[in-house]
Amino acid sequence: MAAPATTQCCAPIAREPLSEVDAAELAVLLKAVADPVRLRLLSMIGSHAGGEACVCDLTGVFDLTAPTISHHLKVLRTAGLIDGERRGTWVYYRIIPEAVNKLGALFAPLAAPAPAAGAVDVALITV
Amino acid sequence: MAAPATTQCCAPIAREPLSEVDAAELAVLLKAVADPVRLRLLSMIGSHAGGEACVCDLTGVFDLTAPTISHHLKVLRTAGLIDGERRGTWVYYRIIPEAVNKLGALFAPLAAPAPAAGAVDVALITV
DNA sequence: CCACTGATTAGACAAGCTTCTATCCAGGGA
DNA sequence: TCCCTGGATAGAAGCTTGTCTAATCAGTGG
Repeated sequence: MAAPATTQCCAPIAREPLSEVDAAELAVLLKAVADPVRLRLLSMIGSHAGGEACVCDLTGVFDLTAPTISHHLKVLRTAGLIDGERRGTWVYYRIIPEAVNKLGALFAPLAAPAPAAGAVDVALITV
Repeated sequence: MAAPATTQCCAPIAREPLSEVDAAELAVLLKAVADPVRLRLLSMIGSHAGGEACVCDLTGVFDLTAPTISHHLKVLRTAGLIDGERRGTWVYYRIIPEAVNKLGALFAPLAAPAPAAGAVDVALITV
């Protein structure tokens, strides 16, 4: 954080070279979201009322079988982007904001200058 | 920009469901960066002095052959994340900031409240 | 004109990913 | 208890991706 802003692009990823291990860890996270279906699933879960969505709300939207949706949800969960919980007959998923923030911090034009609530620490990008 | 902050996660991806076409386009961009080698290439290009890097500076860093590096650079270029230019014997690549900003806008905790220079329009995420 | 260096293209192959069908586990109600 | 529904797991088929070797293109200099 020593060097002041230069004239080049200001996203963290373009400020200093990523280490080999950091790149590997971030790639795992990015691979999880680098799919149209999973991108929409993530988006639907996050924007659903209450911040959580039942699997039964998700399966009908796609032209895909239930096991396929289940597979994609597992990929997102394994990557640490969402978390699931069974309540009675149904299973509900919700976003884990910290994981999404890691990606935001990587590509953001600048670390969020927001004052307090939900401020993203630049240290996040070092995972 | 109308809706005020709600109580749920504030990243654009978690505010409203992504359309099928938007998800497909963003997935192309994300697939391009969802690889450890390409992530490091992007980072090295962006952080290099002058905002551009010669291919000859990149090939030596990895335990990969030149054609493989060339392949990864082509993937990044095809996705619109970098642009290359030949000057004499060497080829130089530089980051296209707008493309990186699209990703930042997707996952950022909030649209960059930065005043002028390089401000990211939320409209970018609708691509 | 020829040779040399930097970089890309072409083609091949192994590994991984997405999707399916078939099967199994967990809860709720008659 | 038995069955029915919501959801996950297992295994296989087909396509995509990452990497290599071999060959080609672009400039520079003798």
